Amino acid sequence: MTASRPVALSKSIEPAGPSAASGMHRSQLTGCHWNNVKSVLRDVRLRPTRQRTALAWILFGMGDRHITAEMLYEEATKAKVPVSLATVYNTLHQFTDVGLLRQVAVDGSKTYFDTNVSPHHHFFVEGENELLDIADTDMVVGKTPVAPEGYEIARIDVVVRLRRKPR
Amino acid sequence: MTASRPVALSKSIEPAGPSAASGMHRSQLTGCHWNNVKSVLRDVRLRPTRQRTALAWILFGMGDRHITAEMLYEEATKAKVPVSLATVYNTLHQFTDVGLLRQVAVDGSKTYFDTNVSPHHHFFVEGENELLDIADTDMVVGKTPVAPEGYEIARIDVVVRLRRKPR
DNA sequence: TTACGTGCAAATAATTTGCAGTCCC
DNA sequence: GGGACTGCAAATTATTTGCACGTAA
Repeated sequence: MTASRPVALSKSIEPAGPSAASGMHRSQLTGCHWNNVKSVLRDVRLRPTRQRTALAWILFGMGDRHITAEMLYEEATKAKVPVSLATVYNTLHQFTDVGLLRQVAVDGSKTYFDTNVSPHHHFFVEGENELLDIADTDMVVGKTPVAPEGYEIARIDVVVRLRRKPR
Repeated sequence: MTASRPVALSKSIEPAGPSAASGMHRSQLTGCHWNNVKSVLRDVRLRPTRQRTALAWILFGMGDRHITAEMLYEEATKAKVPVSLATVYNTLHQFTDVGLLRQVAVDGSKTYFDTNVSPHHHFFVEGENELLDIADTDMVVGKTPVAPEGYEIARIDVVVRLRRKPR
């Protein structure tokens, strides 16, 4: 369930996250619940603080997501999680450093973070700033180039730019 | 002759461009010389002003290039072409709009412009902020995904991220 | 307690914009 | 001459940083 139609992901998500840092309901988790969030954080050596835990919950609590710092900040705020934008940025980078997130480079000025860290590519809807996963079975890179002397390939990113069909 | 080894392109280029807007020497042009620059500009309905012509000369006067606004501004300045950074940005976007340039999305915060507008992909050297062309014969996208309902594929961009090989 | 986290505000960085003055056709 | 083009400075947008205070272990 990676590829889908271009819907505003951010809007389709009701911030049913944790109310503050204690409300431990579990609506539509992807297999991990509240306590797991904390243990995951401990596993990567990040202290499970109130905001970190809450942000992790929002990020990983419901399927794959593509999110910007600003979006995450708004969601956290709506979910009544007190957190500052600076902390959101810090947290996103910390999560990226430990491999929980992946930074996606599209062309906009904004940086997107993808909760799906397994190899896959993206659709990008121009104008709408909408990112969508492409199922890896739908996109196959046939021939890959040889890395220049002294370098090795770290990753291959494919962005399929979409445009709204005329008429 | 698109793919090559990671060399600092910007450094390997001696700003042998036009001294002011009159010096019409032609060192290593790619087929078009000073007068052609002007007619190309006219073709795309852009008035061949001093700075526009000079910037076009720098951009297209010597093979394929990957350049940022800042880089172009510095080159122009070094080449004694009086131009402001704002004008460089404007010009780059105007050129992109008429199809003379292509904007390349890598991950950095900076925007790169590619003078090679034909379909091809890129190597991106992390850390060095170095962009390199990949010959289209070296990179083949096997299977392309179907665009979601109501959308069509505008372009497919592939970025092969390189990392300096350890040891 | 005590180092690690967090919030806030100020600092950067890249890019855009408003507007008065300049230059091509 | 007149509208397109430029330059400069100020405004925006996205992100980072410095530092006093808060909090998990």
